[in-house]
Amino acid sequence: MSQFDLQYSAARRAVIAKDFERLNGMQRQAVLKTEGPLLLLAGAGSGKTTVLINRIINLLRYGAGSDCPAAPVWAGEEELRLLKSADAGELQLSEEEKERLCAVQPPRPWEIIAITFTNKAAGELKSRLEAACGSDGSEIWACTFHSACARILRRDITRLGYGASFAIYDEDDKKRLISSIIKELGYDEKRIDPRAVGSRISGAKDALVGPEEFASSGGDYYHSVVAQVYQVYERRLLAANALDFDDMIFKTVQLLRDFPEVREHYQRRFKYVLVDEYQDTNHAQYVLCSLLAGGYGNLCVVGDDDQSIYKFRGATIRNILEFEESFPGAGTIRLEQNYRSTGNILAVANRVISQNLQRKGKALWTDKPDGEKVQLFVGETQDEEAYYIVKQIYDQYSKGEKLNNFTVLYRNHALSNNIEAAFKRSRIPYRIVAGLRFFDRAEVKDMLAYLWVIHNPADSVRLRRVINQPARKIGAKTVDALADISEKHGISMFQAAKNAERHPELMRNATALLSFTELIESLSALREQAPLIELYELLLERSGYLDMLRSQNGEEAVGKIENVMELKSTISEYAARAEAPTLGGFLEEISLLTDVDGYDPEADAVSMMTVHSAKGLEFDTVFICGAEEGLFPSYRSMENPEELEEERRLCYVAMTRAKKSLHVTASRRRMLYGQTSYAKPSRFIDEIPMGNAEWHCPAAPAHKPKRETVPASAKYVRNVASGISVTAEKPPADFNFRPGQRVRHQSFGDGSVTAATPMGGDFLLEIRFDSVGKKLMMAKTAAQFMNKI
DNA sequence: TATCGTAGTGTTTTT
DNA sequence: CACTACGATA
Repeated sequence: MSQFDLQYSAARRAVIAKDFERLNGMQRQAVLKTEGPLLLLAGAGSGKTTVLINRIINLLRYGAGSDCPAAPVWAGEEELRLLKSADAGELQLSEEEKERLCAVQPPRPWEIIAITFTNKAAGELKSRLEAACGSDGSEIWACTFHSACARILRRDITRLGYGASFAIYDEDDKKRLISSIIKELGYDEKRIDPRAVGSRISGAKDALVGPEEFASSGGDYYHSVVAQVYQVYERRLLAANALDFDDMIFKTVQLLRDFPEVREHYQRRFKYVLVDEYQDTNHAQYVLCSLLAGGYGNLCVVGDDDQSIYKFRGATIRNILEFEESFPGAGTIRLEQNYRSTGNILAVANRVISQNLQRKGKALWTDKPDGEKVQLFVGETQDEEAYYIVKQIYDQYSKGEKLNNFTVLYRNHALSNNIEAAFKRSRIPYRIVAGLRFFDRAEVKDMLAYLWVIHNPADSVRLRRVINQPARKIGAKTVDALADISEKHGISMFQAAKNAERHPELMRNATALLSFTELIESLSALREQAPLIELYELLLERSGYLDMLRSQNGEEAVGKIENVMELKSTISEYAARAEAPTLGGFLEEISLLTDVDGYDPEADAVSMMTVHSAKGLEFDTVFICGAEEGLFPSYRSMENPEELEEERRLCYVAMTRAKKSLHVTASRRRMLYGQTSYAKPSRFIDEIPMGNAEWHCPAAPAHKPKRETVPASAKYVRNVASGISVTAEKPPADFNFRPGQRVRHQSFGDGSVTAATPMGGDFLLEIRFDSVGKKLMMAKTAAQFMNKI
């Protein structure tokens, strides 16, 4: 008997069926064409996530089926009916017949993989699937490219000579490593920019070109320099047992391509492969998808060529444009009905994007009313522009509109400044998405680097970061000596430090080096027995890092302590959530984590972000500011028609974020980078059809809202997206600990508070525990694990 | 070895 | 303007 009858209650099935019925004809087709390659061209706001979810649910329930468009009878329905009757004894079936009927059985949840780009999208997919199909939902691989690769690599990467507990290097680690290699090879860092070299290497990896092939692919002097760096870079990564982000895809492809057992394992497993945001895939990701789907050939990709905005990161729109050639027999379904924006907004966006030549061509339509016209405004100065935005928001706000329905989008971060200033002056709560991320802060990175070294002492990049932080008298020349020895003897820098006494050049620092390696090793030994959180606390104390912060004064140091403590709550949150928490698991999770993941759409504030980070979001009212030649489109793209088309797509993405109201603003004069410059309004404004838009006359003097217009309690939050916000969720009622208070902690037992220092609306507590001694913790966090007694 | 001053630089950045 | 990265100093 088929699975799903046992697993799905009648009520749940009714809900699922109703969901399906709400879909339009095209969406239904997209859900039902389950077999073979399928390209789903899903325009902005066309409900593609809903389609993806319905598709998976449909698969789980009915499996492979007819391609019948808008079929009222779902695939497998007939087979199911027969099986049911047989089960009820109404019908006699031979074993053979039963088998044939059962062959139409749906795939198991773990035979489906849905790949996205962001953690946020993956998380959303996962939770919606779980809501719809319970435990089945959680067995589906709904993950990002990188987390899928991490899973595959952990299992089999030893075949490529790496250890299973490899580290993941972020952009910063990568840059450090490349800089040090450039220096080592004797090149002038001013002439050879590490970032440029890094992106050339990225490009090679995206194209699945290894160091040797890259070197032999010839070229000019610069190419040969990059080739040299690339070779050493690869060697260093291997020695440190580390992968960068590009490697995660590259190595997975290698694994699948070069090892038939591995390939077959996954090709047998994944009967259905779904890929979201396909327009943003690069060549390596394309190959990865085709390898994963290579068994059954059921590859469904969803994307919108008009929203491809990551070409500069290696994404190639060709993956979409040439999908039908790459996968013969592929079907294409267009989802062109837009459920998000009003008629005017859509008309404007359509017209602008229609100027692009490189596109599949598709016209979004809506049955929504035209709504208000798109508002255009050009101020004399940036302040005028900012106050236009402020006034618009203020007017709506006083009519009862909520602030989180507004967003201000700009092409680059530098533009946020004057808008931010205007919001501050007008007391409008705002938040800036992105900027400096929590995990990018120096002190947080330091602590993470320590954890990485504890996890994997061979990790030389992280080792360099912390070996003299706090100062341990291990200066640059000692570190260089370590690097030399490690290179010469083929051992890690950590090993070299351990053997300090054997190397004359290290003799003078042997004591310092040994005490460092002992610190790491003692902590590493501890990680087997002690909970993660305890390991972290010991690290804070024993490394002397916390003491170093404490000895500094000023607000900056307080903030640093807070951040280091915040990382602690991140760890405890992980430990509480994970089934089997490990140091490696934690590190992997956060290295694949980014800032937009922390974006909270509920908070009542106007959000501000770059157009890039707005992808996938929607708002009632959108302001696109800085619409000037040289800014948007950016001056760097203006000579190159292809790059200009990418700018236009960016503009399209920005416009299609708006549901009800869209404003495009510019300024004739602008103070940027300390200089005043003049620019014409963007060509994208010229491309807007005036039948759907109107100019806003800047004649009236800029209006300043009164001070008391917005609740005084509203806070200005910069960098709200500061990683995982666990503590913000539930500050416990009672965190008001005083010195002398007896407390009982979940893991440290009983103790007394010896000091409580106020710190940013919280307290830094010093507690002397009866059994484990003195600990420092932030009160709000601690209160979750601790009671007064 | 740490700190201070200055010279240089300045799209976008899912992981 | 604001930030970083490096070199000259104590």
